Amino acid sequence: MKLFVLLGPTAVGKTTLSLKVAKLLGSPIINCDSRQIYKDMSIGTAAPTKEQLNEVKHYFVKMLNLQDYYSAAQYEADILQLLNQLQHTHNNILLSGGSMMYIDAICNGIDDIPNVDAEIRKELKERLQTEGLETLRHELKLLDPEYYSIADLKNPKRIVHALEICYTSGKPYSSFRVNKKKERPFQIIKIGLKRERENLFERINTRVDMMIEEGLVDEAERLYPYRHLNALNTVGYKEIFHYIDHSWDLNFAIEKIKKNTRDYAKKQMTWFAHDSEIRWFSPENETEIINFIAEHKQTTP
RNA sequence: GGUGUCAUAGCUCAGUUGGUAGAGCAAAGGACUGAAAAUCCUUGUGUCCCCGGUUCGAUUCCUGGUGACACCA
Repeated sequence: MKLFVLLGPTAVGKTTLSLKVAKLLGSPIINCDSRQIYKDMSIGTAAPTKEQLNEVKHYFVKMLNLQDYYSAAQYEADILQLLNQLQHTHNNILLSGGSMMYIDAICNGIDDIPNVDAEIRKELKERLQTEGLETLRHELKLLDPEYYSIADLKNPKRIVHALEICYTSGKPYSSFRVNKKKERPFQIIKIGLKRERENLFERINTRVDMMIEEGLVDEAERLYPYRHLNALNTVGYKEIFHYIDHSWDLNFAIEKIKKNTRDYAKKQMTWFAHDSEIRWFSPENETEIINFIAEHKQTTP
């Protein structure tokens, strides 16, 4: 079995192309977008449309409830299990999306780190509020000097998570970070989509305007009661929430969505740039992609 | 045509009592191991509109020019 991974920055044109590639491969599409995986966020995440979902079988789209806890590690486990099933009926399978860490989890694996105890997570979150980062940082220095020496010390999430693991497991966080690439029982072929930056940014800007026309504000209004959930700490929603609670006017919120989406796209490109396994294509150049797929797809089981 | 105000970073503007300048926005670079569309870090040389004058020294003061805006004819 071969796994084709279609990746690239947001708004580059993955969804449209994924349908064609899936048909070529005789494969369903497994979503690799950390927000399209949730229900009720269709417009703001540019999720595949009903028609697109009917055209090709999709997995992991609009699957989770907003309040469901999820993680890259869980995604890794879920997808590996799914692939294990699908390999009996498919020679080629398509994974499509732009969530860097999720892609990484599938291709390289994530270290085996214990699940964080919910109580401990809650407690540390509160302690960050009341005692501040400096105290927690000091604590980490004592509990896990090795990680402390390489940690991003200004990043609360990193410090808190390391402590969570220390307290949950009773061992230093660094003892779990073996950083070993996991072997996969299938070959991985990464297809990256790339556009000129100016072109990509234009697409982002017009896509945001389209989302507004399609009713992003209404969608956000429906989700407003859930705004504190992680699923909704998402570009496109967090800005509209500021409009809904009157702290921003609509135009400002829209401009912010565009800006934050552009920043996100840049972040994705930075991440992907380090991956030498990616074979890059222009989405305009479909024949080249089609030829590449035809050349590389597995024909016999 | 006259009078006045303005001309500084891609944009909007501060500022320099004369010692060659800095904010916001935009933009750029980077990190990333169980919340990742998250979270965090870094980056400002620009003919200070142009010609000339005063001065040790002008983006700053003065003459003239050009352009924009406002008001008066």
